[in-house]
Amino acid sequence: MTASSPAIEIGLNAAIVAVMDYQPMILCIPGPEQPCSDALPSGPFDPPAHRTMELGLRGFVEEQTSLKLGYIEQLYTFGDRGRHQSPTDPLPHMVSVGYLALTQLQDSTGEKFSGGKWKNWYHFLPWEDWRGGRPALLDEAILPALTKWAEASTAKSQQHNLRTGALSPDARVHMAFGLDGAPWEDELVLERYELLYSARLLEEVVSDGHVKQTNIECPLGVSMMYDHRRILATAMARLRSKLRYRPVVFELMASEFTLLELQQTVESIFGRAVHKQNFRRTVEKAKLVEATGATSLRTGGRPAALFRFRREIVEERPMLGLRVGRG
Amino acid sequence: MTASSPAIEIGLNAAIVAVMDYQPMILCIPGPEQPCSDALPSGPFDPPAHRTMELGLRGFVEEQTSLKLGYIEQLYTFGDRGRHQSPTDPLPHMVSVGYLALTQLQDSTGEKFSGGKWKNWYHFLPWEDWRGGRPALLDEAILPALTKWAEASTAKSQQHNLRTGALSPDARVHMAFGLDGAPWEDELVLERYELLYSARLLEEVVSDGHVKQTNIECPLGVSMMYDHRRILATAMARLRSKLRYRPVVFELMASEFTLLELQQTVESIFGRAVHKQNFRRTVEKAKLVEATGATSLRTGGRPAALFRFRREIVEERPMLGLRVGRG
DNA sequence: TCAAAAGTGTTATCCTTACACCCATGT
DNA sequence: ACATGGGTGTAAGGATAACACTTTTGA
Repeated sequence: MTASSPAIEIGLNAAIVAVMDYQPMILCIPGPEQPCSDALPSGPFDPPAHRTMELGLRGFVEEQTSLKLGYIEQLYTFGDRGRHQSPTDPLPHMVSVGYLALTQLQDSTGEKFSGGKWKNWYHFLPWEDWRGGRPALLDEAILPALTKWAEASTAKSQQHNLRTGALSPDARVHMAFGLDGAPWEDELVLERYELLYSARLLEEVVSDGHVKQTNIECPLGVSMMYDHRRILATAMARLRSKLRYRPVVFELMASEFTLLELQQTVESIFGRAVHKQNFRRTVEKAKLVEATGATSLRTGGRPAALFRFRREIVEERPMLGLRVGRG
Repeated sequence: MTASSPAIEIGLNAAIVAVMDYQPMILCIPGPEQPCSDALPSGPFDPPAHRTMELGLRGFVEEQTSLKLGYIEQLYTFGDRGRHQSPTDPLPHMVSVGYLALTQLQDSTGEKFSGGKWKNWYHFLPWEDWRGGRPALLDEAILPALTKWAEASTAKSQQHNLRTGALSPDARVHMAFGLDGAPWEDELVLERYELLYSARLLEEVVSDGHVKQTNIECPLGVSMMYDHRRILATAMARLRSKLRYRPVVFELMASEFTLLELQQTVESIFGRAVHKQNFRRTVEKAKLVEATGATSLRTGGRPAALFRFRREIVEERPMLGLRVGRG
């Protein structure tokens, strides 16, 4: 039916998220050729052996990390993984399919359940964590360099963007980084990453183990193998947006939890503080949880009532999430 | 780095949407082997020739339909297109990447701009159109057969679903079709399609041109080639959900339009009526549009003020959509 | 006794929803 | 005159955001 195609390999990549000590953690394995760099668990899609891509992913994640995945969701398929390869690279073309997986870790004993290491995802994208206020990195390093690039880049391609509907680099920076009164939107993780990448402000490890030079001195976050940091950015964006309309936080929680634990988990994902009373009221009024009757002394202070997720809510109101307020 | 992989082809498929006479239309081309069946414009991803998958898609859509695409968005990658193939099928494994594209047609002269035919998307998924009230098809044909299947199917696999967190078929039907007081969620297009497919209530045209037998007499909507109806369902779901938080309707509108035209376009996408006054107020208060000063007599009745999209809003508030109210 | 965290109460404001009614054009 | 659609006003109810305050534990 179609002409003969070149050899294409499909790589499946998993951004596996768990929350430990109120930090969103991502499971990393050592990069294949460069031990100092992190990579996401990944492997090739092998159609005869794997009935679907998701089953293939589950398979080798269990192999590589001895971790059993629950919730899995496909993120995006990147056809230009080669953008990180050097032009002379003779490898077959690789298409990356990214997945988001959520899991709970019983205690802080996560290490022994996995063949990899759990790392705070804000190590890789530090400008996304606003829990301690606006990150200084933004005004000190990112925005000066980025706006300079955007202005130059916009000036160069001015006539092209007039009728295509595409935004200029300048406008995209304004939108993604909340300049000039526009709000900081926590869901625009990928847009911010892509802008920083386009501006060559990120160092990414290419396939032969070399590091691409960047335009600024201090590196912006820790880099990952291939396009894995881009997949991580996609995963963060998707998870932040999904929490707003589907009750998926509970995939990250133990079966019983206090409301503060739930709140801090949500805060860690969104990278910003939420209002305590309003959060509690929203959660309870939406009937997302029910009290178990027991209390917990884990957190210090007055004992907190323990709650569990009401799974029935998914049938009753599938599109119900955690209103967190966007601006 | 990895073991040798089998031959995989990547098929790029476009669900190209335009609105004509207040009907959401999808661009179809004749199926390759079976002229009576519709297919989406599609072609293989050819890495050396196409720098990215999106560029590849734009390329052969222009070839096949002589249509220039504006807004494009990747939807999902299906690894099991082969689920429609007969087991003895010797074709290489095909992975389908689905795309959503939005375009405007100047008048109703759309035919001559394209090499295909525009068809109302509710021809393929008729139970999704609630503009004329609840579709009779639901209670007459779909729900009796589907609930019967779900109950039987749930009974069979009862113990399996207890701790996996996955919903039972019965619960999934309740959620997706709004049973027992749960609301009908217009975004769950894909879930509904998948349930109908699992229950074998849909006929789909397999690769050799044969039609799979279904369990009921009257067919549920018109089928498409391969997994193209699944891609269409994905496109509908994504578009409905995206309209709620991004101003993408305007990709479907002419440069100037009346508020009623905008409203009817939105209604056609969501498949349901919206409240006139509240819609207008929302749109104007959000500053999504600005009056041009001119008026239109197109619609009959009192002349309507013409508006245009305020593109600046994307920079100011990127996450702003059309509150349409879910239940 | 103090710090830390749980939990309650109240208020002002905004947004949603709904209803009623008037205006300008073509037939 | 009347049908059709355009456009305005207003009031009720609910959701949201913000504030102050009390309660119960461990140290």
